[in-house]
Amino acid sequence: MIDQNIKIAVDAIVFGYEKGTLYVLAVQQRFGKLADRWVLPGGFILDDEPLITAVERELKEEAGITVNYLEQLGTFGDDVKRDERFRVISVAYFALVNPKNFVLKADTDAKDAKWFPVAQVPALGYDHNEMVKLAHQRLKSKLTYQPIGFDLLDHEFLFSDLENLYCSILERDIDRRNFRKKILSFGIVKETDKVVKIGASGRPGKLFVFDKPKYHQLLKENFQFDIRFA
Amino acid sequence: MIDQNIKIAVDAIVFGYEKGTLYVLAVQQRFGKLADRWVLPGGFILDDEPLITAVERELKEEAGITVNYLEQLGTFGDDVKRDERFRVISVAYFALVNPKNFVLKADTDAKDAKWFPVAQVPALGYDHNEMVKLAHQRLKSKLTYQPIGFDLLDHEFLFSDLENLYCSILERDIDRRNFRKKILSFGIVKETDKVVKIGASGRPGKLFVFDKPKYHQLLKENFQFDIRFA
DNA sequence: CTTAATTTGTGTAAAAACAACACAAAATTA
DNA sequence: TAATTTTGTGTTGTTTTTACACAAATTAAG
Repeated sequence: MIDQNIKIAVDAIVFGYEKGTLYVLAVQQRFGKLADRWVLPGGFILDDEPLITAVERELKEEAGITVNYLEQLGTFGDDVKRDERFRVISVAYFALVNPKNFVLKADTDAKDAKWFPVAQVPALGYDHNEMVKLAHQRLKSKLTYQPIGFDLLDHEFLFSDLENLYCSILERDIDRRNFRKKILSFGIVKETDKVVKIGASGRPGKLFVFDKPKYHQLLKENFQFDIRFA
Repeated sequence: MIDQNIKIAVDAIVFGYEKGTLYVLAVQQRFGKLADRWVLPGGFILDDEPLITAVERELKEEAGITVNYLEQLGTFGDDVKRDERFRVISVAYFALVNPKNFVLKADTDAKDAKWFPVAQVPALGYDHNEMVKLAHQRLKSKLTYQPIGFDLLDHEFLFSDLENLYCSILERDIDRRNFRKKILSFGIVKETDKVVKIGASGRPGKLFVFDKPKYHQLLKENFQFDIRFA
């Protein structure tokens, strides 16, 4: 009766941000038809394993990382030629991580794991460049209506870090005063009393933290995070 | 090596709108464990068939309809118990249709096909109520930032039709003057010179059409459709 | 130790968008 | 011919957004 010869995989587009540059994680395949090729971390799911668990497992195995944010991006099913023996349908997940928190280590299946600046991602195997492109768009649009930027930063950050993150990912200029005013008006970013100088010179700045519980509380009261400015 | 016992299906959440009510399409299963149960239209995909083609085929087969709008909603993969013989992962699609354009007819696999008001969808088989819920949220939010409402209406419509559609789907009051002003300011809705009276009484209204080419042209110039008002 | 350079931090005013609101016109029904 | 229903239209006050510049705290260089 039902005679499908299709296998299911998951793949992850993991973004990391550091000093004004957005990176994507790729791994170098150790085995198979595409040995030595760079691809997104991912792999086949187990029969009794939830999709999201499969992604987390693969990220752990192939790169040694745990993500801050993870959501389903979409399913890419028409990659009929991925493997000669069967069609592969892949469920892609979109993830955010703070690269500082991890040392990449290629473990089981992967020969190597590496951060590529999004602007310089090489030709990946399968349809993975397409996934990266879609994920990149998702990141850009989501940044404007969900406070996910914090998942790319340190727990404590300078306001300028946040501002630069928005500037560089959205690729536009932001008015510092208006940006700060708007973010602070939401009340989901708290000022700590720590003051630090991070760069070489210049006036030291206060550290801020994202108040996640407050955000979730506001959500219940119909709060809408929204950053769209000139 | 890869020994998966999983099958892939697609399911569709098809919305239709008529006279202030939003409907979802369900079909009654003819065979299998859930014979006679209402479920979303859908089914297993063929080995060499793109996902979206599978959805279109199933909609044709099970209900005799062709949709106006179709996009991937998400993949529901943890429904391990759907079938006893294997796990089923289902890729759900979100679709819009104008119910007037079709007479529902249950063809191949389905015993019956029927529109249910979203507020009165019965307990469906599998995890289909969850899919409907997610699709409903998607419809509501998408209505505010993409001009998809037109896919639920006739080609030519009264302004009041459009307004009522927004009112009833978003479940809030809309100021007629502000709504009209805003929509017309986009320049994507053209007035025809036809005038009709549709209801029993009242002043006849002009018919309007959605100018899709104009919309796509504006998109290239960075236009942002956006309806968020009190 | 003084000056230049760098980065943080802050307020105001003009412009644009949004919200609130009421009545006349064209038709049907009683 | 009066009552009812539905379409169609502008203005004003309020809120939000944009544009914009200079002082304060530090480091680096002379």
